[in-house]
Amino acid sequence: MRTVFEKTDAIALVAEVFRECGYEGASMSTITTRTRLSKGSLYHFFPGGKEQMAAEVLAHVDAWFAREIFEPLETAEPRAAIAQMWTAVDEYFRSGKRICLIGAFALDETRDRFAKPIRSYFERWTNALEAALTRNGTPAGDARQLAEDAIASIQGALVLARAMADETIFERSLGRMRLRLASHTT
Amino acid sequence: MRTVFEKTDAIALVAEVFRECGYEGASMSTITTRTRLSKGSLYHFFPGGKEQMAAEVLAHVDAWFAREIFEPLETAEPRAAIAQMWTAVDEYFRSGKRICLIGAFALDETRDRFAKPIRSYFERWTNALEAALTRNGTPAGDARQLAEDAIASIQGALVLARAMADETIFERSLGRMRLRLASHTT
DNA sequence: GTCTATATGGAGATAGAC
DNA sequence: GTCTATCTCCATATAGAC
Repeated sequence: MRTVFEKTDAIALVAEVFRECGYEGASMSTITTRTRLSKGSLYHFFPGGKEQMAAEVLAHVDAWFAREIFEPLETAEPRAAIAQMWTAVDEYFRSGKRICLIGAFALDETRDRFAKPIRSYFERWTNALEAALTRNGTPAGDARQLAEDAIASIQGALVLARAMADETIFERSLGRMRLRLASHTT
Repeated sequence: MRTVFEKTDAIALVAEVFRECGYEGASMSTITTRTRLSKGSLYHFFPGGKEQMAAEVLAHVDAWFAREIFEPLETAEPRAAIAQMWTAVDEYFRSGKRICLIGAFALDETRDRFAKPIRSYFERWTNALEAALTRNGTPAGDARQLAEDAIASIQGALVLARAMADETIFERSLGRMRLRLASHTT
């Protein structure tokens, strides 16, 4: 039974496997099952094997965030861009049921393999949020710290939500952070 | 060459391997190398193999936190206990160079294998911090949220610090959170 | 309680038919 | 571009000598 017809479709499915299992925990047979593609097909799409898959998955995730979050923060009207960020984050992580693959990769040795894309994802996000806050009137010193706090809060809330198996944690954490950002930008 | 003489010593070394590589990424041969124990010795200490090792490592980490952080928060004078928490956290995670093994396990499928200890670690920490804040005069509604925020901030800061390979992030994040807790407990 | 040697399965990866 | 068959290697785990 063929289910996936294009590489792009495969990437989205592979991304979910890496997200759920981690880089080391995601085996070729799991990926085979979940994509309904044979190893032959997978290696046709990704001659570099698992490492190439992960690299393309990271690029795919980064592209989504760039489009939905980073670019608005960098160029759009700051208040609207920040509101859009919270909407996009909530949608993307599905109330904490989904984790941040790039954050998870950062925690173990996988980070060394993909250091550059991992680093640039978080740096661009932090810089973009800082810039939006600054454009919106937040004092320069506060803006950097608030940006770091917001992104760390998101990552930490994902850990807690999964650890306690409680979705409400993510929602509540997001709500608080949203208010803190807003209260510093008036 | 024998280096490890007691199981306790082995557990601490094994913990570092899991911390650096994750559960799936930590192979028996890595563990063999790092503990300088042969597979025979390791299986003598841990007949249940890798899964038992991880379970004992989780218990070991939990015991450290219970002694240094949870029990003081639960029973000691709250202001001193909170101060002790920040000291212990900073020492334990070594400015973000070390990650939280229990938090990392929570992010992938490893969580399902060790759901109970992972959950109880974070629940006890959150409850203990909430209780200390309450005893110290923080309004009940705020205490819960501040406790969740503080623990999520720590976890998130560890992710960011590693992702950006920047130790200062962890220190700064800890400093901000410490101030936020203090400002709500006066 | 430590070790070496070994069993067995599944890992990532390749070849080549269709 | 998809598949099956196959390769090699390393994973976890065991047996049994010392």
